[in-house]
Amino acid sequence: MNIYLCISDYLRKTIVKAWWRYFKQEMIKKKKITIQDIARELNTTISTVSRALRDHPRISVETREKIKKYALEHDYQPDFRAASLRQGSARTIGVLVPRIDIHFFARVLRGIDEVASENNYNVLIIQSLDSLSKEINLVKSLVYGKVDGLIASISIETLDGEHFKPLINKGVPLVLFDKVLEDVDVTKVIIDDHYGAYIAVQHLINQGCKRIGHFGGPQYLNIYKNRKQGYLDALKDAGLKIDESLIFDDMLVKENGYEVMGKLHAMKNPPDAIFSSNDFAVVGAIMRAKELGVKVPQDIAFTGFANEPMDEIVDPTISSVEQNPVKMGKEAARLLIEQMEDKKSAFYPKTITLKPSLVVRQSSMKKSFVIVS
Amino acid sequence: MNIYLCISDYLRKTIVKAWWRYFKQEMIKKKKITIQDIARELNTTISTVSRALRDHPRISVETREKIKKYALEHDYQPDFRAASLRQGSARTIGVLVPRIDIHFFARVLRGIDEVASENNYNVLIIQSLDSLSKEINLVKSLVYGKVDGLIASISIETLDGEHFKPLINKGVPLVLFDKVLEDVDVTKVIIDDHYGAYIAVQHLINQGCKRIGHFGGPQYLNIYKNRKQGYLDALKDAGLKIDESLIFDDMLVKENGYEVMGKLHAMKNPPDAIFSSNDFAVVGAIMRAKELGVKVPQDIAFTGFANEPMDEIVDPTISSVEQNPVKMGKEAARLLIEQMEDKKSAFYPKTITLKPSLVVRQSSMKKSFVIVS
DNA sequence: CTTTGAAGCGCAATCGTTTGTTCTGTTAAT
DNA sequence: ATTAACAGAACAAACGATTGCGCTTCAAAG
Repeated sequence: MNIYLCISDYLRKTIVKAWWRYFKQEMIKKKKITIQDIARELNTTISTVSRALRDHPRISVETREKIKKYALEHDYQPDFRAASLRQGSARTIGVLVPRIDIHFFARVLRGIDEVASENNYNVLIIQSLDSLSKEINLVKSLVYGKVDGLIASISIETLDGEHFKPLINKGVPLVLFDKVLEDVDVTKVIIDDHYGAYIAVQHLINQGCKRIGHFGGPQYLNIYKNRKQGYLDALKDAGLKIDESLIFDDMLVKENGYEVMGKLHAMKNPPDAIFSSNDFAVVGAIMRAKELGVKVPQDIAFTGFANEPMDEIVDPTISSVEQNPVKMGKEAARLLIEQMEDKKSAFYPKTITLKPSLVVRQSSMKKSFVIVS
Repeated sequence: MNIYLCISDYLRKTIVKAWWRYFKQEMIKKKKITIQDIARELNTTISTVSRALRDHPRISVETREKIKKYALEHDYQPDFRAASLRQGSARTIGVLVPRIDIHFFARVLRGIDEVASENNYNVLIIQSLDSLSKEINLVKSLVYGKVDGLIASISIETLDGEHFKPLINKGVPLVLFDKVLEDVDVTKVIIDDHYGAYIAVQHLINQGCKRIGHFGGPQYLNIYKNRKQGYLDALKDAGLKIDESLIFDDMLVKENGYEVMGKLHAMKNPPDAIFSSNDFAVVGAIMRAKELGVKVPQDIAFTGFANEPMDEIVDPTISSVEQNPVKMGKEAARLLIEQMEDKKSAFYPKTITLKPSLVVRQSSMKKSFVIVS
């Protein structure tokens, strides 16, 4: 019995020892390699290794090559945190958007990405999912190490810019785009919503429409307010009278359009065109129009806003205002980078306004062969 | 003249001095505040401050409160890099996707985001834009400091997983989803494409279709190969014979569907249904069908794959296979987190397969009131 | 009166880099 | 022969946090 125990004990110890040795080896193999490891292995110091890897001229070519070779063979990558902590810059720009699956934002991100890559910046994408509290938390956690600057489009819930104030005070470069806030004094990139709406309505007028209605968005958001104003001004300038009963706010989704189209059809004097501040309401309205036997664009023409991809997929295809989001992204990134690299000197916030353009499709083509843009 | 100069010189100096003082103050105000600043200001040490902010029990409540109050008032936020460098973990999971504006990926990201938030992880989103070289660079730069683990769907250009090998060797947790690689031995989350195709085709058969064609994708990608196989097996199991002339590969965009629909219509024995591996080709085909006076679904029924948002916007609405991307994201995040927190123990890669489901809409509803799912 | 213990806080090492400065040789100039 | 100049490499101090350990102080226990 005793002997058995001894053997078993001995075996156990041996096994444990062997396993431990194996485990340790595995761990060492799996451990991330640092410049210290390289220095130790090559009998030199970390400063030499660091300099060699960054092609410092004071390190001889042979030492450089030797170190680089070792680093390559062992898949060395510098630790981002350590480097950026020391250097004081992470070469990263953060982008905060409500949601990435909205086509507009995805394209803005493309623009940002392009300019950032050109300038050797990384892009960190964050979505607020249109929740203010999430936005606040993200803004807080993003800065202080993660990014050197922020490009943001505020969520639909956001009414003031209090949570941006600390950034501004701390001198973190900030650029707002699309939905912006009046009360934060930073660089902004916006599109001329008024102009976009104006040309869209002008186009409808040119197509011969006389009673033009409007699907608007929440009026506390500037973009929708401005679009509505553009609509009103276009009517006024054309000498058309404004009929309040043809104006509907908060028409953000398909269902709204579907429902209101029913109401319009029931009117004794229905509109012959609708300018909508977004494309989804148009889709719903057209759907209902088809059901009711109302012809688009013959009986009622539509022009939307945003130029969503579906606009050329649905039947009839939908005319819409193109916002040039890629350009917007590029512009925002360019301004942010300019601001980041100019940090020491005084920086004056500016506002860039981009002109949208009109894409004419079937939903508004009453007169064929007449193209307005 | 001399006097003038003197005065001007004096003035200049005074102004410069005042400006400099102001500038310095501004800079100090704008400087990011650190734990050391707090310690100095409150006559204590950084360790106490650090502990107080993290609610360490060994710090008295009053000290804690005092420090927290000061921190709050001065918008203190810990430097992410320093903290994570010291702690060895960034509590961040990286997500690499081909493109974020593809609805499927956007929804996967939603799932990931949700699980990550629940577990106090940040999410870092990166898109490869379907470029292999960009993917390789991103993978390299992401790891080593920025993220503790990676969830990735490879780009369409990616044929092997060489660039993932270093991560695996270094013990970085990795989960692949959607498009995966056979040659990398890691945890994977995929959907059962074969099953999805099978039930889609089965549904068409139940609707009374006898000659069912197929729009496929590039056959070197597993997802498309498997979908095609599911189609073939469903036909075989139903005793229907396979007609190679009804099978088209590389049908990824609208235009492909538009063109092929023309060919189909010109056949003397055209198909009465199409199972497509994606929804865009269906949209194009339906467009052409309308032009040719072919009725959908009466003359030809369609079932797509991916359940794109446009499926319920177009007319007729399109039946499609739903891949449950949100669930996929959640699963992937869950597995990754499990792997990250279990790092010390041995971890065995596993593959999770999710079952897709069929969403039946107008494009395949030959018999009304018969619902198959 | 000494010992024990715990509460409350400070000291200093550490994470992995970068980078200004210093040290050691070697060679050229005085 | 002495110095200056220089390349090449090492030393060491940051960057801003976290954290094991050690030092006080004071009260209760022995």
